[in-house]
Amino acid sequence: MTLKQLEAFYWAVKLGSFAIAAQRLNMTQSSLSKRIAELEYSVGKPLFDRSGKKALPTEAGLSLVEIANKMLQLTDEISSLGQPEGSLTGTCNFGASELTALTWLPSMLEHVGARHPGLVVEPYVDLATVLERRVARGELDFAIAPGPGVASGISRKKVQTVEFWWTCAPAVAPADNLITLDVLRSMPIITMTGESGLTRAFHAWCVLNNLNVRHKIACNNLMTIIGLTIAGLGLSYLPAAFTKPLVDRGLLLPLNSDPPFPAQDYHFLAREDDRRSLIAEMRIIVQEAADFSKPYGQWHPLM
Amino acid sequence: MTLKQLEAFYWAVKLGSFAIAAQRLNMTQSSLSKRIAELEYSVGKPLFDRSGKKALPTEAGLSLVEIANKMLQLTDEISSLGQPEGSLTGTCNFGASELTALTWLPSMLEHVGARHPGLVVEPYVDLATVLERRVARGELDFAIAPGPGVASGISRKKVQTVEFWWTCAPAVAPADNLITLDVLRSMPIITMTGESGLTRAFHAWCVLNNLNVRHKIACNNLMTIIGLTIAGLGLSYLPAAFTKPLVDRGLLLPLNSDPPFPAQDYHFLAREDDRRSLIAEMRIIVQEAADFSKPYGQWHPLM
DNA sequence: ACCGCTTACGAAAATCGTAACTATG
DNA sequence: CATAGTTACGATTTTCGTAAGCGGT
Repeated sequence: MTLKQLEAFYWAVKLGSFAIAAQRLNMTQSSLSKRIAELEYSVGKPLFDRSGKKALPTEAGLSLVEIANKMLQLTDEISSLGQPEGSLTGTCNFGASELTALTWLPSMLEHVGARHPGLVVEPYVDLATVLERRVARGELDFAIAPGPGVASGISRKKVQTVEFWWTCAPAVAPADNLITLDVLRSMPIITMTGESGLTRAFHAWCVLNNLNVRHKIACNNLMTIIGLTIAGLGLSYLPAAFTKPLVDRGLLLPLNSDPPFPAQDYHFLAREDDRRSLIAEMRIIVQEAADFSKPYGQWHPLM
Repeated sequence: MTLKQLEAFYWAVKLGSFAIAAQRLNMTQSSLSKRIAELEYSVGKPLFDRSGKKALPTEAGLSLVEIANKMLQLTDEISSLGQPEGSLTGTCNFGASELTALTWLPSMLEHVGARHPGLVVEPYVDLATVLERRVARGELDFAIAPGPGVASGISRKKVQTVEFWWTCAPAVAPADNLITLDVLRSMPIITMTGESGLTRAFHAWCVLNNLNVRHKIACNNLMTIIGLTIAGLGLSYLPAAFTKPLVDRGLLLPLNSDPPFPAQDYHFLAREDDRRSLIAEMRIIVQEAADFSKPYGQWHPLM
């Protein structure tokens, strides 16, 4: 019996899937499967009921997962021994929206590195609904994403409000730089794909304005959308502070609309049942580091 | 960090020596040393102060040993999962005097195997003082040995009283089969070596009788002493019930002495600070199985 | 010089990933 | 037929013991 086996088993139960657990532990499903098989052999009893499609823990498995949990907590305690007081160790898997990643993520990681030198961080960038789902499943420890989200069992805390504006390339600007229903119907709209929190907000805005739009272009990458907008391929709603440099350089034109595109609240998402101090500490650091309006030092992806 | 490393480290601290810990874990000192070095690397701090001759645990080492202890308890808990309720698992290292080993040890191991099929037992046969020292050091979980012993920090519980008699070969029997001071001075005495509990008792008996004997023959093996006695090489004090078959066959002659050689109390020895349920359970089994007077089933080494 | 621990090194074993396989819904 | 997990197998890595090295008493 090894700690690796117990760790694999613990996550397999916690995440309810061998494949996802393997992903969480940076290994292949095959290896994880074998580790669990070894553990079952050494315990002498099957730990999973494999009759169905999903592997469900047996009674013995449920007893073991309690012990494995204690065991893994002790390993955390051990790795904290070599660290300054109150410092976290281990690995933190978290999610971030692209805007987060491109603005204050470096600042946040600097904070984390300074306070918790023993902590390994693995940021994962994706769209809000993906992040939310992965947090709900336990694949991510927490995430920062726009919108309150919909999943249950998730605790949310607002991090910051981000202003958005409608933009397009100056060459294709509508009359008076004003967005009307006609404009929205006549020009393609470039949005993120449906899994994005912004797109979710956009749909709400459309409903609010009795608008029935057909996106002409949907992309899962914010920087790409900015590029497409600059190229004059359509309208898009973009974070104001983040894209201001492009406006200043005359590459983008902010437009007026009535009502304006609503500001978006970005949230810190974590599982309600996750009481680890890691989560509490990270929430604090996020609060301190979060600033969507400033570039990180001299670096800005758009400058 | 692995469980093996933690186990090695735990025993190295507990036994105060790498070499002894390695022996306890059935591996070489070299491997144990490397395991501990790996553990130190993964913790990031030295766990032992190696400046002196003995490796003393550092402060970090002392913190870790607490956690390692909890961890190993949890592994015990896990291995009990696959076992019937109240059943012990793991390995039990214990000591037994030769007489114990040759009489009721098989019976005891039968009991252990029936009640605790998951327990690995490693009996170690040696003389009383050796057993006592190894119990005191923690190398053995417990031991069954004659005499109360002298070491401190050891809990003792009487198991059984064993009757002894003086014997010799019929051919060399003294007048009236009686042991007198003259006889003791004129005939060689065959005893176990000084580390035996019986020899310790013999010395006490000599002091009691104002006797100044010089052993002619001292051997560390009971069966050998019996053989030497039968060969007529001298007197010896032997366990009565155990050697009765030889008396019945006319190979040995019991002698009278005044005072008689005192009966010996055999004790269950364990460390006072060892509160494991293993010890309590083994003490019970020993009490039940202990019977120095009966052969094991059809088998008797002297029949 | 001995004792206690470490280092060097080669043989043996465990681990891991790719890919093929099996079973379930 | 797509998904979830297992098995086969070869390459790499790890582990372990023998034997030599090293420092302290």
